Amino acid sequence: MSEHPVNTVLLHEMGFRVTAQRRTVLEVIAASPGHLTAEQVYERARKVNPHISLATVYRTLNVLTEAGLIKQRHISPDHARSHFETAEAQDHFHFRCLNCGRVVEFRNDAAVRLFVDGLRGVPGVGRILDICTCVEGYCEACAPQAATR
Amino acid sequence: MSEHPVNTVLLHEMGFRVTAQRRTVLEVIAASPGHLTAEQVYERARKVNPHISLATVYRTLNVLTEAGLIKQRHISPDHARSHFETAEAQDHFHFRCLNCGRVVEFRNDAAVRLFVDGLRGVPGVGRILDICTCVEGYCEACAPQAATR
DNA sequence: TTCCTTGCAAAGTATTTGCAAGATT
DNA sequence: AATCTTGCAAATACTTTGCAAGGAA
Repeated sequence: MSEHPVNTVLLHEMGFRVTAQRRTVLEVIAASPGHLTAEQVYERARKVNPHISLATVYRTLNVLTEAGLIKQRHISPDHARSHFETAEAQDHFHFRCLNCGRVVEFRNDAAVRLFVDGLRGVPGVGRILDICTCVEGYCEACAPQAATR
Repeated sequence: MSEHPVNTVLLHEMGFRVTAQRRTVLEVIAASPGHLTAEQVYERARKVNPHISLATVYRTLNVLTEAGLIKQRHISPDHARSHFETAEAQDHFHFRCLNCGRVVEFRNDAAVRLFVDGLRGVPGVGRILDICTCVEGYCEACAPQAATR
């Protein structure tokens, strides 16, 4: 994992100190496709640096989010817990089946563009940084049974 | 508030028992424009029926959501806590300023339609029941300062 | 040397649950 | 009468925080 050089320059430029823990957390997220929960980041980070604590992971996730190096996501299956991914990750959305919990990822750049364009006309809206869309319903397998309910 | 007759028939038809507490919670939500947190529902409900408990409010919110009488929302300002509104409420979305916390509500039916249409082509997706979109960025007032950061 | 960051444990917030008593069908 | 609901308090899940020790600048 240490073969993945991560961008700590930005962190430094923003006045944050570059510590081993912060580097590790950033490495873990950069090396993982998709998104991780704080707990998952913690599990993977402690394999690299066993002395990292969960509290530090949480604090680091907040710092990295502030610095714009990672993005915090709220994915439909469980809104209670946050998920994190690199800021460079391409936008994707989640459809979740209310019956079986299955999650399908999808993209829809045209709709996003329409959303963003529409927002430009809304008074009070300045710069748009992130859009999070969660769709809920029934998957193909569950839709038939769900209809009876 | 009791002048608002609420639809308990659906509840009954689905095999749920119609209790004073459930009627109260439904009335509270139906009488409130916008969305309420569980805590807010609790506060308003106990003014009507002082013996209702917070646990019952939570259980009732889940029942009513299952029954399709209300909708659960996860709104950007605090994803940690759920918000509820009547199922009839028209879809609207939230833009939140990351700097000052200001929230702007907006609608974009065309974009939603495009989203839904796009989802029809995605394998695994059956019936779509709900879409929740949260947008984050900087409001007009905060955008200039934020640019320097 | 200054002051930011960490680890630990404790606290906080939102929500769920076990169980006995009570209400609905 | 049978079964679902409620209230209470305790439990759970995720995240934050106070404080003293440690580390980056």
